[in-house]
Amino acid sequence: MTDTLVPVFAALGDETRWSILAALGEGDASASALAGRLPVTRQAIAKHLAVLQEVGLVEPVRVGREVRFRVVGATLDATARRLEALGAEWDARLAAIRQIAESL
Amino acid sequence: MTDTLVPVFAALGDETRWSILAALGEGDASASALAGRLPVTRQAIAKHLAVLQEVGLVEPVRVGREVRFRVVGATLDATARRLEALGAEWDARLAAIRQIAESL
DNA sequence: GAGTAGTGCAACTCATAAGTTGCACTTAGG
DNA sequence: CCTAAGTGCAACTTATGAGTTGCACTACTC
Repeated sequence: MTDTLVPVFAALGDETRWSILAALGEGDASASALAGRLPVTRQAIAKHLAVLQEVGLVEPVRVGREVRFRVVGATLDATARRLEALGAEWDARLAAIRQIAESL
Repeated sequence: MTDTLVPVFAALGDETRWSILAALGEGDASASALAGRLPVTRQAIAKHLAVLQEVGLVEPVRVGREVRFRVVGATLDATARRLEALGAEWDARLAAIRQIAESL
């Protein structure tokens, strides 16, 4: 479960990829279109899109001869929920530890 | 707001740091103590702890001559909530875009 | 007060990721 | 058909991060 979670965080740990996600938030776009808005090359964007696609944060859609990408909101939601669950689990564990520590 | 979020994700995008967090979940520990449980050097762990501390996921506590670290569950919670909020915002935006697209 | 456990700092290697340039391939459109 | 827009692949440079070794410093402890 967690082994698929870490790469998602790694993907979200890059400013440029957030820029791409933000740009895609205003509508699906191709790598070439994104290259017009962002201060990086098309190929750099293509690599980032590959990374984002790998972890399921983005999805390719062929439209004619171009490949547009759309944000998969569900992946973001799922990641948030799993992180929240982990946080709750941690809180419980930490609370238990503190209780043990106090009883000493 | 978001500018402090990305480094947190970058910090969470490393397996070794998750190992450290998991180990710290069983009780506060020093870098030397962690080095006994994990297959990496104390200095490597110290660096990871510095990164985790930088983003507020971990907190140092001096106990005599050693420095123990404890997990800050609140940071994990806050990160989850912010990610969830972003996901919701995104869903709304994507829904709006789809509605516009359908009306064409 | 001497020894030792624990920490901190610095320099180094090594791997990987980000970004670039260049070229080949494909496919819509006049 | 033939041009051009869009994409894909490959090689390269560069920067950064993970990990190591070595040594110096601090502060408990006996």
